[in-house]
Amino acid sequence: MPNKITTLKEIAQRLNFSVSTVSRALHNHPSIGLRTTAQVQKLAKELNYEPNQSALLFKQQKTNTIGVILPNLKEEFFSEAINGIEDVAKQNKYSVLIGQSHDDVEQEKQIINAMKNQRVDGLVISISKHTKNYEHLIAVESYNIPIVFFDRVPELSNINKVSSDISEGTRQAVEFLIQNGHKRIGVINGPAEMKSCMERTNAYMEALQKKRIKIDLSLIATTDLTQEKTCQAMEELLNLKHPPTAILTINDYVALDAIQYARKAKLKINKDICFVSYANLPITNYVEFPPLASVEQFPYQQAKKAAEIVFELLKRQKKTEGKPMFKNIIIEGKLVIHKK
Amino acid sequence: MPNKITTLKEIAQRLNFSVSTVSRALHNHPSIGLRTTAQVQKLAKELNYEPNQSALLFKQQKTNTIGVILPNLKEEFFSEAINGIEDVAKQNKYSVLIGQSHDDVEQEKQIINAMKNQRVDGLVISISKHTKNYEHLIAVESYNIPIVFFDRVPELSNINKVSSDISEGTRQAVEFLIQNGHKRIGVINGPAEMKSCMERTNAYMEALQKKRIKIDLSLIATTDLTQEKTCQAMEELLNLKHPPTAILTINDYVALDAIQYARKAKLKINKDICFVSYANLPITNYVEFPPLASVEQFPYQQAKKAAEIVFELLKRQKKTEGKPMFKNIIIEGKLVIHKK
DNA sequence: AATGATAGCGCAAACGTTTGTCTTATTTGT
DNA sequence: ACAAATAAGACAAACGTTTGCGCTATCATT
Repeated sequence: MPNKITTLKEIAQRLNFSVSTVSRALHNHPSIGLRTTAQVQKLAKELNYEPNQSALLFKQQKTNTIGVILPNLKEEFFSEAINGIEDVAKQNKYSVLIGQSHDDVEQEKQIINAMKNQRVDGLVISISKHTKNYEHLIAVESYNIPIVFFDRVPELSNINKVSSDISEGTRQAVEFLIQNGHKRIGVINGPAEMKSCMERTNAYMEALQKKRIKIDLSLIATTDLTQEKTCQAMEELLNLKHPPTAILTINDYVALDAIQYARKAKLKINKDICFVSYANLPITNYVEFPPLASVEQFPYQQAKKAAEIVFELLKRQKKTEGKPMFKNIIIEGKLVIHKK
Repeated sequence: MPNKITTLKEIAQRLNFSVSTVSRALHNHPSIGLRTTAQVQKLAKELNYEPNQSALLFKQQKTNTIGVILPNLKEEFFSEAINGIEDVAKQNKYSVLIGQSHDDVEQEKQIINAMKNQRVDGLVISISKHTKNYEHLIAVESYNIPIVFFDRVPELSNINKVSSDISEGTRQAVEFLIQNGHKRIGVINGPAEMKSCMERTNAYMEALQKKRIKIDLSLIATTDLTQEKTCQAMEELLNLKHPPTAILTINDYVALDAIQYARKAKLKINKDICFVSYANLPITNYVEFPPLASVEQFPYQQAKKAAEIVFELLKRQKKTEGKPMFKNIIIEGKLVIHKK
């Protein structure tokens, strides 16, 4: 039963019309008679006609596909992001082609090249951790393929990007803790090179100053995200003369490690010591002592916005509007207090 | 700097050859002179020529793309599976188009239809939880698009599928627990409709019989995977006259819910009660009391095998070999004991 | 009755590539 | 020197669709 795929020609032959008439009839073109249109549409339905996408794409010189390149689908942040992109794509009747760089610059280059050859109409990218050189990225743009970065974005000004700013969320977190009576608030931050870590430290200090609480630099520890370093940071903090009663941790994984350490030190979570973290992974729903609150970074929204910008750029290039557009959208992280 | 994309025509015009000569030269066709070939290849390189994929695909009537439809990328099981498929696809110079059904039959139909219209060359599918009717799936095959199911597979014989059998893993799990001194082993299973749940129950009972342990049906509870039902199941089990000292849970999420419940009931995990679960998600590395062991179901291998079968089918259909092929690969789940 | 408008449809080109066939010029064999 | 063989490249068709243009018949207007 190898069902033959119906083409316009097939329909045209059966009804003794020309291919162009059939095509127009299917599009309800006014210059085709009603009877003809009806006939064509009826037969098309019977034969289950569907336009051959490759033919269409070929003719229109576009693929109706946007490419997405991100480090790793396994991180919930990114698989959630995909959903944002897919939703926008679906609205625009586009498909999404996904590539994972696995944080490897070489793979990233390969994927980008493959996507260029596939002629994706646009790209949404979260660059790999180690990408410092952006030439292979910019190269794509010169082929008229708009490219929008999200979350992990290059430090360039003449590009379109969507990223998050955790300053406001951090402020909210500190104020939340102060309102709950905490005066000594610790931080387990990541490496200072990361932009977000700078933001965290600065916002933390500003928030304290605003509330007239003296800043104690010994309350700021760092980790490289490994469990070992996190425990070390906890050790430092807990061994202080006046240890903190609350701690901000760079992300949920670190939070969980830290919480575990605190429990081993016989501290009662949410009583002797509280935790507030970043990212708000669903994983925290599954642990006994999740952080009190998280600064959410909205992967869905970030990615969605990035995809929307891609489509905006696509519409612009159709109109050949002259002036280039460089959007730099910042999505503010917000504190989400976990319901007990 | 709108870099124009190079075509064969462009090269032909510049060198004053015909398009066909250029095409052949690039393919090192013997009937093209060496000088000409060299000239063409040189210019092609300079102009950064890359064949227009859509034109190729259109001409060849194939897309070099396989579609993957699965319930949800957020589940690590599936994002891991994607990697298996991508690796095989990459080897065969294919792209992967991903669609998520979100366990919704309607969306599944839409995606399948879209992929058919996109003319994907083959499909790898893990069907949605609620898919009972397989017509929309089989329909695709009649368009000569090979389709291979994995993990969640229809109960049909004339299809290609890769799934896992957890019987052996379950047996191993039960024996492992018995060796560790457990005699009353409970089960929190999923809905009985699911094939894997049947397998679990049967293997569980067989393993007990083999070890001459009497089967007590009250030790088998069920959940619909929600936290609420899981807690209910735990309540039943713990309220038994002789409650279990170990419990098999259908998956890691359920395990974590169950463990949490047990802790609230003041039970010492791994002392008063042990847990063994299925799937072995990385999430369990981040909780204080993970299950003792998991039955691993190898998403990467399952998906990889499924993709390989797709390509085998594609090769067959090129040779128009007559007899159809129906592979039913079963990958055995294995017990993985978590290192403390 | 002659002219113009209009409705309804067909023709053909175009997108980029591959490939079977045809053409031309050169070389080979005798 | 002439036929035959070969080498090197051109021509054209095809894949399915859309779309500008052209054609014909019908109808309305004067």
